[in-house]
Amino acid sequence: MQDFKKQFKKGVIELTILRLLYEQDQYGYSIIQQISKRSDNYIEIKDGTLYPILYRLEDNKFIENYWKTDIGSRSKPRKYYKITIAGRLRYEEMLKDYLEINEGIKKILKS
Amino acid sequence: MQDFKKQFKKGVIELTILRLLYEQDQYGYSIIQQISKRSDNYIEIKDGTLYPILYRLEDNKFIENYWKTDIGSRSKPRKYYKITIAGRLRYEEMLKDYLEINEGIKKILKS
DNA sequence: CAATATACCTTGTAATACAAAGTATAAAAT
DNA sequence: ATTTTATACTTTGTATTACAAGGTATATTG
Repeated sequence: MQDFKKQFKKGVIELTILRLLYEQDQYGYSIIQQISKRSDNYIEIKDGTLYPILYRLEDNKFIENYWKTDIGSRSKPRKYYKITIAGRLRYEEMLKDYLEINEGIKKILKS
Repeated sequence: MQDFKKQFKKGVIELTILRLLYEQDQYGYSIIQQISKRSDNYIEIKDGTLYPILYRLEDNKFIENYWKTDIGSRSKPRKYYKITIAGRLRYEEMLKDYLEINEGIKKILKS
C-alpha cells in the first residue's frame, strides 16, 4: 500500500527489458543499470524482479541466453541475453497496447 | 498471458476513478461509462473490477457514498460516491508517481 | 584485509484486474 | 405483452507481477 509506483510498473518492466535487448544483447545486471540510467532514475528495478522476468521471457522463447567472457581483466563469464524474432514481435505488440492505454489515460487526465 | 493491457492498467484505474470523482460526484456504473467515453474507448473496465476498488477506496476514507434518487422517470436510487479531502491528496500523490514512471518509460522508449 | 559492488539465483508475499457467477430493476425490441 | 438487453450493484476465486528477503560467489576499492 502507498507504493503506487510498484503498481504502475506492472507490465512496463517487461516492455523496457525487451526494448533494451531489441537494441543490443545484454547481461542481466546491465539491464538493471541501463533502466536506471536511461530513465534518469525514474525507474529502478530490483534484481529479484529482473531475473524471474528473464526466465519467463526465455521460457516463452522471446529471448535466449549465452555465456560470454568479456575481453579485459575480468575472468568470470556473464550471462548475455539476446532477443528472438518472436521477441521482437512481442515487443511491438506490447508497445502498441502500452501506447493505447497511455493515450487513454492522457485523455482522461486532461480536460 | 498475452493480455498486456490488463497489466498496464494496474494502478491507473484507481487513478482515473479518483480523477473523475475529483471533478464531480458519480455513481459506480457511471464511472465505467465515463472511463470508456473519455478515453475514446482505449480503456474499458469491468464492473467486477470497479466495485471492489470503490469499496477499498471507501475503507481507506478516500471516498464516501450516499444514495440518491435522481429526479425524473427512474425510481431506483443510485449509489453516489464523493471524494474526500484525503482522497484529493491521494490523487495528487498518485498522479505525481504516475507521471514520473511515465516520464521514465518515455525516455527509455525513445533514442 | 575488510568493505563494497558486481552478478546471479530462489521462495514467499501483497496488490490488483478480471472472470464468472449472482440479484434486481428499467428500457427497448419483437 | 413478452422477451431481450441495458442498467446498477455485489461477491468469490484466479492469474499475474514486482518486490522483500534471503542466498552464493567473484571482483574491485579503500
